Amino acid sequence: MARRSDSQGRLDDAARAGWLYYVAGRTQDEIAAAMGISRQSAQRLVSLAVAERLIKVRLDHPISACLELSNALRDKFNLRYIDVVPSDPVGTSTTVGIAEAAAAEIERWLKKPEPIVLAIGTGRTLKAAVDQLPSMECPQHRIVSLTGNITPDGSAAYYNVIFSMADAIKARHFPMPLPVLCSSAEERVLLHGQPIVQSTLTLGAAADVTFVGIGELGEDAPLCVDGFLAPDDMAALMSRGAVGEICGWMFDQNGKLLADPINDRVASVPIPPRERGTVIGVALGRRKERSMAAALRGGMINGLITDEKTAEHMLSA
Amino acid sequence: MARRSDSQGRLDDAARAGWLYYVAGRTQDEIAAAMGISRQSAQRLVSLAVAERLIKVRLDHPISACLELSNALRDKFNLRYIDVVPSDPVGTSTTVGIAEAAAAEIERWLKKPEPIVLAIGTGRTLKAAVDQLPSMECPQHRIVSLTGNITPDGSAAYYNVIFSMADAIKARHFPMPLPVLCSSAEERVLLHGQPIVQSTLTLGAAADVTFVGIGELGEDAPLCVDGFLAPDDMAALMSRGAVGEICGWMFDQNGKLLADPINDRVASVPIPPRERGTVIGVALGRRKERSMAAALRGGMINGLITDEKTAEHMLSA
DNA sequence: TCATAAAATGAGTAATTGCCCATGAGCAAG
DNA sequence: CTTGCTCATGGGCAATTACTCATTTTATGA
Repeated sequence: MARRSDSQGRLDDAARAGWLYYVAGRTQDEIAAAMGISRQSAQRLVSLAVAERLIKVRLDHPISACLELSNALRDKFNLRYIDVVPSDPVGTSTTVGIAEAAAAEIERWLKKPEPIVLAIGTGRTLKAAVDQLPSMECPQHRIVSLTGNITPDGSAAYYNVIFSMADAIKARHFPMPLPVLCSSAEERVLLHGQPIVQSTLTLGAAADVTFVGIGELGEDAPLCVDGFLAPDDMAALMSRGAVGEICGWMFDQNGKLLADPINDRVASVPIPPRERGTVIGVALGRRKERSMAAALRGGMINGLITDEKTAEHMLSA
Repeated sequence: MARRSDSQGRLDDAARAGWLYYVAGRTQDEIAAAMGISRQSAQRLVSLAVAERLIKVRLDHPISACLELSNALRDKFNLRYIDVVPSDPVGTSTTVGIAEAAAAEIERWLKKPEPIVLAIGTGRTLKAAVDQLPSMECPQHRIVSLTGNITPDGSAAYYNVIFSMADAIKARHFPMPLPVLCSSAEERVLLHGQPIVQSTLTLGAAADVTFVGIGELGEDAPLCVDGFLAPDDMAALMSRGAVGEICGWMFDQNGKLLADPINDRVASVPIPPRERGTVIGVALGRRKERSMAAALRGGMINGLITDEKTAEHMLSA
């Protein structure tokens, strides 16, 4: 088949090889013969196709164990949406599975013909999810970021979900050019008064569906690791009853927003109302169980994507 | 996880195994250990998941559609070679894409160490293709032109593919110093009796691979534009059932050579036999669709390089 | 309870794939 | 022109996967 010398052509070849391998079911030997390259090169192209995420695999079957957990969780927490994926037995990497599941659900929403507002938070899990999204043309939708992407040092190095998403999804997108935490309540008032931020706030309140990560608290929590909160402040916050956060909004063990000065400094868009829209939490893992259970209990989220193991803990909690 | 003996449970296990294999990327050994079964059983479950189409693989790349079209066309018309390149979205039928693809395929043949005979027709598309060829030293091969390059007024202004090719490719080349059409069948006999033409005819019949354009008929067809055929003659020819031409050889809508006096006047080398060699048509565009479909249907060509849009029409034709 | 057929199993083996490494082409800097 | 660097290539080999076949297990009905 046609070979082109530039790197674009290499990706094309990778796509061809990947297609022949995974979709057409050819062996790498056959692919090599068909493309006029060595078997090793064919293998490299197939690897490249996987590495470049050209090949998307998904499982289309409700595994009964997961299904049972799903139903139980839906009833217990009155959820609008629930997806439980099988646990990785080894379970070292934290986003395997739910990233694909979250991507599939995001895609399902984006495929709707009628215009929607999709809000999204940040975090490693959501980043992994949007990286799974295929290219789509969705001019009818609007995508809004709930959380700022500016770190305390002024850079934009946080998990930059909205921009990664914009790479794949052709839709109007509204970033949040603020830090996660302001220095004071007064500063927040000032920042939120900016016209650009105003429109994002308005849009966020009208979100039809929202995808958020669920953050745990502690010294190795994302908020500390990424420098938004000093370890001392974190400890103090936890002693005042905070157990988790969603987009920076701190909540207690009952899943209620913490009545604490820190929440007056959170620059994020308020979590969209659950009465009208679906707010889907995407998280898994032992460390997040406590905050996830609280968020579910208090109705901070009314949708959940998690794995089997975590789902079991949510049920027994 | 516990194994279930009913077939539903078996499918569940298959789904689980398939998920672990394709999504989580674990080996079948690991899956076997995790599920408490033998590795053979794990392999069977993975196979089952694929066979039952529980695992959906998708290629997220523009050329995926091209590959599907390629396979469908290959099956439908029993092709030895097929390459479908992405359509130029703006594209009002240029040679963008297929010229490069044709050049790449020509190059692939020329890179073979064992001697081959490569035959080539003429036309704007092929001209664009050979212009893409890099310099190569191929003393082992022979290149033969199937079609004359002399216009009715005696000049050599037609798309001069063989000489352009000879500029780039160092190989023995055999031009066809005749017009496309003779004035009569008797003249053809006379011209074909010349020793130089004889050797070209012999070589053409032995071509291993052939690249030809596919010409449409009509007032603005190349044959008219370049003055080989008067508009009146063209109209008469079409009324007698001609729908297209390859190297001047007229064929009907079934892709069979037209039983018509004009084909006795065609000075070109007969199209090399398809039983032994590969005859690749290189063409695209709405105006050529009818003649392309006929040529494919009748087996005048057993290879095709075209674009996505045209390929779709070939399938639905 | 037993006979029978169908399905599942695991050993063995062939085929396929993944990966390391030496090699050489291509290319930029000196 | 030489040197040094990068990177694609293909050989070789180990790991992994697919398949075959004899045997065992399971389901079913009399």
